[in-house]
Amino acid sequence: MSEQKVITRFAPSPTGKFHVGGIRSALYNYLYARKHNGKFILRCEDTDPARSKKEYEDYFINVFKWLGLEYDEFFRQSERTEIYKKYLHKLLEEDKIYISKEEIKEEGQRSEVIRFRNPNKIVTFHDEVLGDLSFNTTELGDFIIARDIESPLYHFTVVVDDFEMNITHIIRGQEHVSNTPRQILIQEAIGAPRPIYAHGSVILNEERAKLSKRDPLVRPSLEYKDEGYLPEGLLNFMAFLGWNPGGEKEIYTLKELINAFSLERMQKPGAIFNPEKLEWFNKEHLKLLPKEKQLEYIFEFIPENIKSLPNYSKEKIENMLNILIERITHFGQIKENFETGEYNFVFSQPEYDKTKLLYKTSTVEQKNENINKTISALQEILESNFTKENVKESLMKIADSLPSRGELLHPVRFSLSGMDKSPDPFIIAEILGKNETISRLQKAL
RNA sequence: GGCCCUAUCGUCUAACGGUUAGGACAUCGCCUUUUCAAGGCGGUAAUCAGAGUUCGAUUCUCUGUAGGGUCACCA
Repeated sequence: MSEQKVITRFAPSPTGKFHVGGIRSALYNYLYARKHNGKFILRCEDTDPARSKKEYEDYFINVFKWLGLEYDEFFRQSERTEIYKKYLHKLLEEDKIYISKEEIKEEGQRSEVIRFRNPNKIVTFHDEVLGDLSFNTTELGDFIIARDIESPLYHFTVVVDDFEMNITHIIRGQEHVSNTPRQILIQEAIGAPRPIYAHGSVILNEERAKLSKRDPLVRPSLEYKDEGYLPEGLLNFMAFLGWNPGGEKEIYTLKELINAFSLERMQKPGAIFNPEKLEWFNKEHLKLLPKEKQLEYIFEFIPENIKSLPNYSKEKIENMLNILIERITHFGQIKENFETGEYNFVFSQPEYDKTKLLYKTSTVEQKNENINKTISALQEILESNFTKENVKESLMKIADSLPSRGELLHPVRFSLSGMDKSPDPFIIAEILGKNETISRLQKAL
């Protein structure tokens, strides 16, 4: 007998901007489906007209687009009322559910709702990560499954849809374990097979409480896009929150994650969302990007006022690639770094305090002598060969003959950047080019 | 509070009865081509507690403790 085709789903409700915590469940379902050549379904759970908004649906669709998590089918529960109605009627006929007269306790309540006739039994089910679980459903009472025949509620629509869509595996957070028994009761009532459950760890904030939309720690997913995080970085980080492949490799591409993913290695204890580790994951992936791609991101984040500077050029930025990349963990920091003025020296001759040109105890004469030596050495280098390697080679020759390399290196660096802290003089020289470099050195004399 | 789940460095985790308890992030120190960054090397740091079972428990059992989840005419 051939294996049943794996079908997983992710079912967000469009009641707010989809926040990062939710990405993990989506990812696990996606990974599992892809790994088993199955199907991954995205289902919009918008049965609550009061809270559901189309803009939020668009929002999570954009998140999926950005992350590159492709889904094979898309459903909207608000368009499926006829299907739910059919099941509701059938269950009504079978007397498994009933219309119940209600006492109105709160505003907005209805005098009639549809309740599930609870068989009051012990429901036992197996969970791929938690093991065997057992619940007494008596305490649930005859829970409400629909407001009326046209307005089914969450537990009912989930079960009907999972059945109709032939969902084989339900991978979700442990906050859903207590929902599972009542969903199983409904499954049994409509004659649906039981899917395989895998309840992963809950994602926690720094206070060890479940991550909520209000946590400043996590933000709507697209903010990460706007801040220049990479899908690869975010996905890699999320995958490792509550799951790991074993072994010591940590940087995985999406393809590698698909390959490595397994339910057995999902974690039981809650996992704290650690933004610092996200930064690290993102940086690792950012380093892996091809140069062209890195530049594309960088150009996106360079502030407009920098781009309109007279001496701004794409070539300069291309030359700056290395120093730009090594100082960031996500591309949004490019913007910040330019805004602090850190790179102003690239575009114009810096103003600086002349006394800072002197290295420790050296005199003005020594400084001038060293700079003069530097200028003549640099003039030997052809403009087309003016690379950091060549500059370094020629400067180090002189620097090594001095009592301290700093005697030369410091004034050179400082005259080029005018800053206490900056990249090394060789790379700056390369970025500036031969003419500008020599001109700044002459100015320092 | 009822029901349920969980428990290894600060954090994410490895170990599926026998390891000097491993890795990564963070942190600290050192090195390098002055500074910054990056990089390299190294250090600090954990089995919640108490009983069992066993020749031997991080690992199995029980109890305690501590965390967490969930208890809607939301999803």
